[in-house]
Amino acid sequence: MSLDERYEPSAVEQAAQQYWDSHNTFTAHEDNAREKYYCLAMFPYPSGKLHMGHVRNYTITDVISRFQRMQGKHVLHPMGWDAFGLPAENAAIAHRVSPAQWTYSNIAYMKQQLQSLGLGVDWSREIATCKPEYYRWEQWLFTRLFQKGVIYRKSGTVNWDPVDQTVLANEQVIDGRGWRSGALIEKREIPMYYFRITDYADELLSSLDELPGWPEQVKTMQRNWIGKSRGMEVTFPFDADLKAAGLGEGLKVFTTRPDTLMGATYVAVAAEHPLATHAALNNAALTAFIHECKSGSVAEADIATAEKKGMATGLTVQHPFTGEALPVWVANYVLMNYGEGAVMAVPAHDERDFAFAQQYQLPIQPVIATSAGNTTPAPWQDAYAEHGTLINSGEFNGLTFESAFEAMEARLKARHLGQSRIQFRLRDWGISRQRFWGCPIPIIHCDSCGDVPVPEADLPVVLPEDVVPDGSGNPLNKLPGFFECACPACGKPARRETDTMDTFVESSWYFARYMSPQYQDGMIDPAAACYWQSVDQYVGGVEHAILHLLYARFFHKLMRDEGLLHSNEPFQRLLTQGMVIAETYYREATGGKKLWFNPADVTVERDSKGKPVGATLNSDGQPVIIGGIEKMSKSKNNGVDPQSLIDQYGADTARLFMMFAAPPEMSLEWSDSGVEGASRFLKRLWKQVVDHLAKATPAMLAADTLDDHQKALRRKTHETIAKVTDDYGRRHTFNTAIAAVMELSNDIGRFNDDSPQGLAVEREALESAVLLLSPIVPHITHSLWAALHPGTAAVDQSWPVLDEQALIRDSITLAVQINGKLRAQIDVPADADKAAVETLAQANENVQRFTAGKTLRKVILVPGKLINFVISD
RNA sequence: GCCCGGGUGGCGAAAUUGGUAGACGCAAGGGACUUAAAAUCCCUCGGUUGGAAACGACCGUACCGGUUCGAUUCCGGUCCCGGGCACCA
Repeated sequence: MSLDERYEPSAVEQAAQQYWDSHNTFTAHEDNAREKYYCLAMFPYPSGKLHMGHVRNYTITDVISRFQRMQGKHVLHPMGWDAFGLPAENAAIAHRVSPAQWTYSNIAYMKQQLQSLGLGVDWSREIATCKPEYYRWEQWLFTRLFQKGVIYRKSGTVNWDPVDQTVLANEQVIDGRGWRSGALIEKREIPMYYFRITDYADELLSSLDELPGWPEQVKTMQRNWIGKSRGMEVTFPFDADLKAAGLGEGLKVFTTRPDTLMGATYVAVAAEHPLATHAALNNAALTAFIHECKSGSVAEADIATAEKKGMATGLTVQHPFTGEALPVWVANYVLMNYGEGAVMAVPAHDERDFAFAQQYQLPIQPVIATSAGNTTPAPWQDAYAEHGTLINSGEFNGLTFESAFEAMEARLKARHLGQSRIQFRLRDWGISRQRFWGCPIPIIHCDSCGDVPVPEADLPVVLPEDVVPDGSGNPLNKLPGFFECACPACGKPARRETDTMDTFVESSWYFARYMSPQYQDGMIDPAAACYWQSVDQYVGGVEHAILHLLYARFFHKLMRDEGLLHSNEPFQRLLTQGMVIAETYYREATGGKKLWFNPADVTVERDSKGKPVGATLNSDGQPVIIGGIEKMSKSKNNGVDPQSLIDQYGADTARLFMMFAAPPEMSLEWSDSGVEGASRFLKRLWKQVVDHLAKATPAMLAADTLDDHQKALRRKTHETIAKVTDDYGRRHTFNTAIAAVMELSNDIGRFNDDSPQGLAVEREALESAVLLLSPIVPHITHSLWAALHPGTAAVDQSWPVLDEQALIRDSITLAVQINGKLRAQIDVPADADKAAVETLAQANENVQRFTAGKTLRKVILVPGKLINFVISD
């Protein structure tokens, strides 16, 4: 195939994509004869159009997939759609179109966009989670887990919008108000279904150690999230009147610091705690305070940053050892669904209790000798929370944390007032959503039989696709055709559950469905599960480091325990891609609502140093407010559309630029400049191949006949192969791989040797450059390779092989330091020993100047790098 | 508030295990080619400073301190920015 003089991306890209399509290049089959490699990108939510984060994510997995393919692996690289979710309902409300229609048309558009990127994806395995073929297996698994007791029902707290009469997501609560109604949000208790993820807490924690291919950072976040701690359950006995009121024997709390028990000066309970409810019966002020605590969102960040408030109940409980009466307070920082919904407060040794005690003049009793002293004066110091020797604790004085723990436990046990316990921060996973566009929960409520799972033969429970939500509650509640049914157990009229599942459920097992996406007889084809096992490399945004990855790990274990999968962990290696972030711009509309403007529609004014001083909207020239840099998102309207980039420069330039701009794990602040450079490089490479082909036919390369100049280029070629192979395979730093090939290309450009061996060396360098770049820019390299080797395809080539012989050098350049400061550079023979290097270095004029009249203390030689003379006066 | 990251030229970044800070690219300036422009090619490009030049000196990786012959890298502290916090995905 001959090469056009000019590089025309659109023609080149079309030709390459047609070749791959017509050869089914990326279709994956189970093939036990070959080693498999399952490479997976976190699948996209079909929000409307591709954003830069998608381009980054799928280019990374494509580069890894193509690299592994050239290494001889049998690669699975699938793609699909995380298709249920809130934005579809919002679009439905805004545009009066059904969520299904909106979602399917987005999928169609985005699929065509993804295909224009030239991804080596097996599209025959495409899935969409909103299709009954997919979610029927989710419902099937749900019914099995429900029967097994892994799923159960209890009450949970949600954000309630009293005006729209609807449950709101945390995202829809802004400054404590509903985003549409503006109404003050209330917390409300409703029944929900829960997965017993806490039953797997220990394994989710311990098997993190089996994942050396995961970033330490992510494992740390997961460990902290699961939050295993050993502590003490302590009961503070009630007085007779409380016992008489039927509230039990005492107030149960959990503490990780039982050694400070003698310093407890009050106890605090959540607003929803039965003791608070009891105390409020004849106390209007307390009733009002409890009501106030129930306003605002349920988000932990809101609760934790809210002003700490409390009110005394007038009740007391007894200290378990001293019998002292401790006041009971209601506090907004105590959470009902955390531990026992009550805490013992030790202001001397807990920062939050300390602040609370200061605010309400509660006593502070130090009971630990800390490095900050034996008192706890304001302001708070971190040292107050240290472990130390017990003081002011009667019989426990002098004990350490560990011995106090044991002594306290023995004494509590003897009085039946407590015992040690392992506590997890992790809570069971509530999956009920009062929303339409999600997978229906396959449960039927029968007055006689209770909660009955839908029998397998009646699955799937199909979500109607022609419904348009209006923003007031779940439309399924208004569809008798959906919820009216007969009890599968007794046949009496019953009501179908109308809540749908958290969309995290679909994304917790899609990686397994890709193994056999069309399989009709079960969730996964056993043969496929056997071959593909688990994902070798998973790639996705770091924002999913906790929730999605934890839920997927949990589901993998659930499915393993159902006999569906045969490994312990779903993702062997994990690459967390940094976010693509961009500046945000907004104006405040009446009522404080923010209107966000896209960076493409805004002009930024800068001062002489390049710092932004203001910004105006292009359409009206009026100023907008610069809102700070944030992750590209629909809600902040700061996404940059990659389509214009692809249209203008082609997919290869877009891919190259994305990979070159930063290493994958780093967040990438978007800027338009730099794209030009990527495009320029591809044009230059194209021209180098054109020019090379116009010259005479190269001779067979005879490596041992080369002159120094030829040897140097050949060495550069093989140094580049070594570097790029390591960058792709181990480091995943595609930016430095590209830089290395650019250096090689620069050397080729400077190499001017049209002798037969010169051309042979140049040919090897060019072929290597083309293959090394092919995972990143597969289209242009497809054309270039076809021109260099007519009748063959770059995608089917094996990875370039390193020739160690080509790397050998005769002499090397060493840095010469004096007291660690660079003073000279010398060339030494590659095989010179330390003494020879020292002699050569000391002969250097600069070295003599700096060492004259000084005493040489030490010589440090780092072979191949530097020699350092340590001197003194 | 809590947990996890990040901060290096005008800009994106590199320096992989403690060993030559700024590779590679963008922008900018100068030059060649051109009637001109675009494109392309060549040169300069962290700061201060000495020198006619060749070539040097000092400072410099957010800030303060420490360990080391040597620190962008390790340790302690501070500031700023980003992500997550269980109903955005």
